[in-house]
Amino acid sequence: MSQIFRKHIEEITPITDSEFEYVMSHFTRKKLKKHQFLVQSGEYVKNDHFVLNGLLKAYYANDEGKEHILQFAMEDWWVTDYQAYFKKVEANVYIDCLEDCEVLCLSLQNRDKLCADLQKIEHFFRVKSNFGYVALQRRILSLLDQDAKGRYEELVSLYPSLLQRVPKTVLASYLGVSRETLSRLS
Amino acid sequence: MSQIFRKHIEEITPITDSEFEYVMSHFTRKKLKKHQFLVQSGEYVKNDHFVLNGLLKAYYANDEGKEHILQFAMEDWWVTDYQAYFKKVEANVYIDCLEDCEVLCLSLQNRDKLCADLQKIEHFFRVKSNFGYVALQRRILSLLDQDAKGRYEELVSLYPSLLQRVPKTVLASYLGVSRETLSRLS
DNA sequence: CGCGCGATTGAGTAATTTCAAATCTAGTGG
DNA sequence: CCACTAGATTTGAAATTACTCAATCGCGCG
Repeated sequence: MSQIFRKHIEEITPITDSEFEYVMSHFTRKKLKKHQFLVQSGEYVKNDHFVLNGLLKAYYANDEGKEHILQFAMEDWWVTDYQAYFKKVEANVYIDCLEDCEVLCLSLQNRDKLCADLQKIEHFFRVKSNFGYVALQRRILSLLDQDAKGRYEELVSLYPSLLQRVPKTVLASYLGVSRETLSRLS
Repeated sequence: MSQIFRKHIEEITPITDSEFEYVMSHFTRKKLKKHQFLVQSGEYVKNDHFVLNGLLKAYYANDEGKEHILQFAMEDWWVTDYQAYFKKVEANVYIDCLEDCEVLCLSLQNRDKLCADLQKIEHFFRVKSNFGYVALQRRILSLLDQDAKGRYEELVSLYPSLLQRVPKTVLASYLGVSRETLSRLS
């Protein structure tokens, strides 16, 4: 099972058996059922999470109770409230399991320790973060440049499996349109 | 002048004189006049850029000739087309000087070399990238949750100097609204 | 003075939202 | 197997918001 994780690291940097074992010793494993929360707004956020299987949504709920999805997370993805995690402030998002999930948890302390001990791991996280930054820029461009239909098509072409796994209502709140508008597209 | 840059690094990690000198030897300095381009769509992007002074905009121009600003960059900020830079593909944005500028240029090769040689620097870039990721998430949330007025107020409260330095037309294309709509706010 | 750029204003149009109701679907318990 | 229910999706119609296109205004500078 954690071979998934090893493969994930080795897409960026090779790693020996003993190094991998050392890395793994800094993670804890956690199982969650559908509808359980990994993070709740107002809490402090101890861990970053690598998704072994399942699907989650990270969303912000505004004063009127409207939800805006910041990111999905499925197999191979990382998810937490990064603002809260890195800056040690209270979370302002919820992270909710859309399916039963299994994740690997990494505290900030252990992350920093791993990065200090193994430059490979610091390199890994640097490269990951760079790619994440690029992905967010693409999403911003999509929000600025495309209409609802264009954004929807971009999303399903990037992540076709989402269409099978989540209700359209949820996609709408990722795309920034009402569910009625999304329903009327095409 | 490069003291600005040293201070910038030391906000993340302390660094010795000789280390700093070594780091600096991997950068080149470049001056640009207002209206000059640092990056143009279609080119390959050799360098990331640290802004010593001046102000730039990085924008995407779509088929209808509409501009969407991906980011501004002023003193202390980094800017390039990160997708093009990291993935070695052609740029799809323009980066344009809104004022006379002076920047420090870092090629990907030199960046990787510095990171490999000095773990401090790899750490620096990891932390920077993490913070950048958080900032982009905040902007996405702003685009999803706030209306034009809310986004405008958030922008001017975060970067009040922008208001003095760039025409409102340009702010509008950062915020994702027409200049007429922005003009009608308040 | 007059040019050019940016900001503003007006009017009509297009897109999206909201609210409401109807329909569809999958899962549950009898 | 069927009826029922909750959630999801669709549809309609009115209201809102933002956009486009066009004209005007204001100001700094050669």
